[in-house]
Amino acid sequence: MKAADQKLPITTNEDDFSRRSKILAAAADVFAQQGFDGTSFGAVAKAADVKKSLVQYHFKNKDNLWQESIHWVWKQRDQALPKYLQKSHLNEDNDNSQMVRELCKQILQFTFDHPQWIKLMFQEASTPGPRLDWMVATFFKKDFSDGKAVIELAQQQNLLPKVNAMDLLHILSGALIYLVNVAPISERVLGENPNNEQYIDRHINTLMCLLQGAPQNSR
Amino acid sequence: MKAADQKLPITTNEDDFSRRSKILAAAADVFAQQGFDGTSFGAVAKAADVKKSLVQYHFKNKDNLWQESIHWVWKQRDQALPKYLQKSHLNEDNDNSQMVRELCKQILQFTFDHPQWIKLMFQEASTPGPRLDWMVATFFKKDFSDGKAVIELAQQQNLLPKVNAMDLLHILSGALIYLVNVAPISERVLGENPNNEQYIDRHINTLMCLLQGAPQNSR
DNA sequence: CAGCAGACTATACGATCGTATCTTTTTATG
DNA sequence: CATAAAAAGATACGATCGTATAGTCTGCTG
Repeated sequence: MKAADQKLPITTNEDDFSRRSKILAAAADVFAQQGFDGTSFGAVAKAADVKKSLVQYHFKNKDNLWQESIHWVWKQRDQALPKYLQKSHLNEDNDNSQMVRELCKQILQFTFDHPQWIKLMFQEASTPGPRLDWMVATFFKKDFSDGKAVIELAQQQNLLPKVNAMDLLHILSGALIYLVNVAPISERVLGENPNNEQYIDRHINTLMCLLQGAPQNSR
Repeated sequence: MKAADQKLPITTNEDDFSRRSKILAAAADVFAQQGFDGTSFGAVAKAADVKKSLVQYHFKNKDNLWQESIHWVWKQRDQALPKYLQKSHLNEDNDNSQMVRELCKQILQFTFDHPQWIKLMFQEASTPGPRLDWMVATFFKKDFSDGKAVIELAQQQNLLPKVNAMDLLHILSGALIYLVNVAPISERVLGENPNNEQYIDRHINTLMCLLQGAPQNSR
């Protein structure tokens, strides 16, 4: 029996079209929208258009379903993010100022397009517990380290001011992600959904004015 | 019967020591920490050290308890905030730069000391529904308007760069509030709770470097 | 064909949830 | 004191939740 003969698991891949993956995608949606406590097996099953018992067959309990959903969301995130970062490198690669602008804009657009991991992160951060501890060990330590590295790289290339990297990371993240987090409120208060190119361009432009020593006009 | 004779409701005031207020305070805690779905009448009763049936006696259903809790939290917020803003006016009132720094620092400290309204806000913003609509109509429209007014006032006094006021409000709010929101994560990743004066001073200092045309040093 | 493992389904159990109803205790006032 | 309202407590009901278990269907392999 040759080694190549052994049965291929067909599609044990992550994002195949099996019902298990369908459930994962649905569960990620429901968890992100309804929170952990607001999510039930029945709701996930209905969202995935499968029977409740099938959900429990693939995931032995609710915590397991949640963990697998988080893994799924982070994988989707890490697959999608590079595509956005590439865009910012394609356009006008010689102007440093424009490069930072494009980078921030793409990150903001990415966050609008992939809000799940942000919601899941803040859900757990607002109610610290075992699930947050797990996320910290599994994802956030690496995320923090990666984010800091990106900031420091940009600082070496004189793209960003050379202030404390972790503070700058949190300030920039806040300036961008906060907009996404309050978007549902802004939409209802201002009557305009911030997730459109005009709003994003203006917001990024304002942020750039602050970042690069402020021409202090361009209202 | 003189008009002054009619019975005073004794202490129908908001923050009296009646059991109703005790329940409100407990409910605000539990709602902010566990979310709407994660909060039960029994948990609130236990937190307030009263019987479950008493909670239901004072608040006819869960939505009513939640609304009253939100009102209570916002009232506490609006009573506390001015005290923080006063502090920033007492110290070194002649230097504009120092004034903005003190203002931001006090707002950040206020947010650390009163995280409930932030948590409740983002909880509902991440799962838009009837409760968010109610909050928008009851609080956020006014909050947005007040916040924008503060920014514009600071701009008129040349305390802040004259960029789009609403964008600046969201950028500054993000730079400050994001720090509080991710604080539980930062604490676990960095091993240091950001809610201390050193961390806050450094963070504010970094933010000031960006705001005022970046001396771009002071690491 | 026999058989077996994996995928899927049906059903049930105990716990808890939000709510409703009823009784008891406390308080205020004539 | 009498009494009525308010405050507080006891109990129960239907629904839903997470979980457990037993059964059915399908496709492969010996």
